Amino acid sequence: MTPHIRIVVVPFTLDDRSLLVGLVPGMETPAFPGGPARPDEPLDSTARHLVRAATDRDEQYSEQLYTLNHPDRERWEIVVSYVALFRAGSLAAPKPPRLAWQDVRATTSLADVDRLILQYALIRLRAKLSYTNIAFHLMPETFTLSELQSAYETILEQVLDKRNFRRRMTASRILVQTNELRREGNHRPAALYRFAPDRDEPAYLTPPWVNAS
Amino acid sequence: MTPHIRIVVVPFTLDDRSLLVGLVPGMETPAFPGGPARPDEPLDSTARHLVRAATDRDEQYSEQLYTLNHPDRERWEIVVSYVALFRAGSLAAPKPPRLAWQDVRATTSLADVDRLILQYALIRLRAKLSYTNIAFHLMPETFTLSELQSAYETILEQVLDKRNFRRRMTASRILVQTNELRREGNHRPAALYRFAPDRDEPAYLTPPWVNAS
DNA sequence: TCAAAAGTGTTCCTTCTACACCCATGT
DNA sequence: ACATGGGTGTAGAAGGAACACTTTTGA
Repeated sequence: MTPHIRIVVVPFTLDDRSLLVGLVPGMETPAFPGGPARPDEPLDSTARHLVRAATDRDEQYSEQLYTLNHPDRERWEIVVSYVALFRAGSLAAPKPPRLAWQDVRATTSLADVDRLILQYALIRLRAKLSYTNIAFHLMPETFTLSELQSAYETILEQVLDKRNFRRRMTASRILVQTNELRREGNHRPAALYRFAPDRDEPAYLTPPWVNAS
Repeated sequence: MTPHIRIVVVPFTLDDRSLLVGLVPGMETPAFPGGPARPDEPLDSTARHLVRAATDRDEQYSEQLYTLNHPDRERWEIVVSYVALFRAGSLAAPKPPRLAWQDVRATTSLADVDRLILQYALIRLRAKLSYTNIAFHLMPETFTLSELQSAYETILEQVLDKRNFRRRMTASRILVQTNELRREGNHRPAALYRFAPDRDEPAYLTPPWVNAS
């Protein structure tokens, strides 16, 4: 019996106040995008290519989650799972075989393995919010502090204190303030910020190789 | 071309003031214990069995590290790496095909993949020391606080403040003091502690399934 | 002038850090 | 009595949590 290596990617993005996952509509049950590993390519690259093919957009960030054995349907499958993050906005590319994005709180009937992987992906995502800058990969190029706070609140499913949040963010020195303002609605305009790409997240619990073959 | 799934386990243990890794002596270069995945068994179990076979001892703890593609020697190999922790003491079981333990600071000529994996294993182990109780899996049943501190110092390769360390440990409520003392050497005997197995480490960044198939 | 979101400081409490001496024992 | 590691407290700094009002704008 020979194994099939299947790479599965859980695509996340934010929309308004929802955390969305991307699913391939599929036959019976929708499933996360994925495909076979290729002998000549690092798994991380294959994961990127697969998710790119499914979305027509470059993801901002991806990382490996976990690998599990999955003897399914007379077929020996090894599933290597990944998380991919996409910037908020500009999601839809409605050509037929593309992704359907849906709220994580209302994911309908996934296969067992996909549910497991989604569960773990959420744990990791939430945990990493607290000690990395991973949230920035879900934000558009420029954003207001309120939008950023809303992103944190959406993912963590809890409200945060405005002043403490802003202090924490500005203290971390990974924000740079552009000198544009966003004026919309009948209220004071908000300052726009950008992610300082140099001060990126620590290597904390991330492999040192980053795509060794 | 069909892939071969190889599970590789990095076995760690402590001895005196060294962090040791277990290597299979092997032909040209020594290598970490490992073997093929089995279709009918969760990868985590296979990893446990493999390391058990190589050491004749039960490991105290193991967790998956990372999976990488490794097209080597005309053979397509997917390497799923694990870390396993062994209690200090009672290492040697000198039957021929067993492990040779050596100091991590002086590991000789490993294969590229093994070096990579070892590097990452060390990063993970050190990181987890700070926010989990993983160190206890490297300790014998009962131990003194000085021994525990020495374990932390050995792994982190830095000295820690005695009073702060003891405060931190007792505050964490995962130590229970036995009412035995260890009397050795010409100095005051030390209190022996035991790990409180209930208050085990948080699920923090560890998959929720724990050995789903 | 009103509604709506942006923006801003202080106090308290907990946690981390640095640091030095006495205690119990064996020889 | 002395050498050896075991054991203990405190003060200052830093970081996190709680909390309410003023500002700027569009309608």
